[in-house]
Amino acid sequence: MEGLTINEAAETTGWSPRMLRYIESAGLIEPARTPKGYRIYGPGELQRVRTLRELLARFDCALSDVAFAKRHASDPELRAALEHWFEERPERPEGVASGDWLSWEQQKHERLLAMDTPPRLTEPTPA
Amino acid sequence: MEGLTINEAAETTGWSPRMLRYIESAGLIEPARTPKGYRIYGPGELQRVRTLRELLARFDCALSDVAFAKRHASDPELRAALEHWFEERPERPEGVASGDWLSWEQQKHERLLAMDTPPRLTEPTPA
DNA sequence: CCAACCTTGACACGATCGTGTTAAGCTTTG
DNA sequence: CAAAGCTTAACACGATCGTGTCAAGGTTGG
Repeated sequence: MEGLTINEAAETTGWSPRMLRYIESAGLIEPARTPKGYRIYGPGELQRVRTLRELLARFDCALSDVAFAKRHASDPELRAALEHWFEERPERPEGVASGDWLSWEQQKHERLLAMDTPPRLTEPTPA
Repeated sequence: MEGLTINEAAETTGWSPRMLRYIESAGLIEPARTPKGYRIYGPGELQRVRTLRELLARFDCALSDVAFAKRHASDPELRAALEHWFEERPERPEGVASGDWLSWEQQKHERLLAMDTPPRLTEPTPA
């Protein structure tokens, strides 16, 4: 015996077997498998599952939030895009007159984020 | 006139007025207000709202995900806890015998994460 | 071989998300 | 002042999340 089966793991972690499978399907833990496909929870998985429970409770967040945080942690593109979006000052820098604010700070992202969006065909808004 | 009203902003951004308010309620943008409480969308807000749309589409994620990412970005405790949880090796380090794996790597988090959880009163599991 | 356990898949159901719509009440403006 | 626009609050409704339960079938072990 190399670890706990799913029902045993459920017992010691407080999650239901159903939930352990669900958590796995969310990509948060991948227990090893026996040759025939039975899940085997080692001490590492057990610990992760327990702390996951505390994480959710302590910060009152959803399982899907943690799943997204994982994406965020492992996808540099996503991280960069989000970071960039957040650090956008919502204030206007004083220097803009009431007239030309339509074009202020416009192109900065139109290249950064929309690089792969199709060139808008509708609404060319010609002079 | 210092900026666009909510309906005008909706027109130029593609969101519905309803959605602009919802996005605001999610804490993602806070347009300025007139003395009487009317929302005023400046160029910064408009840009943020547009790029938000592209963000969601490009990475196929939910609004609540971005809201959580904001929490993640501004709450160091949350960030630390998540980071720590992720970098947990799921593998066992070879050296553990089949017998004592019950206590291996156990206390590391029990102090780190559970510092403020009440001492379990139920199930003392006495010998 | 039979009971106990595992696996995947599905149905169910309350809670929350994302969104539209509508009502009741101010504000702005022609 | 009346029409048009804004604000908050609420109801509604499909979609997804989190969770339990149950069915049909493979595996394990006395």
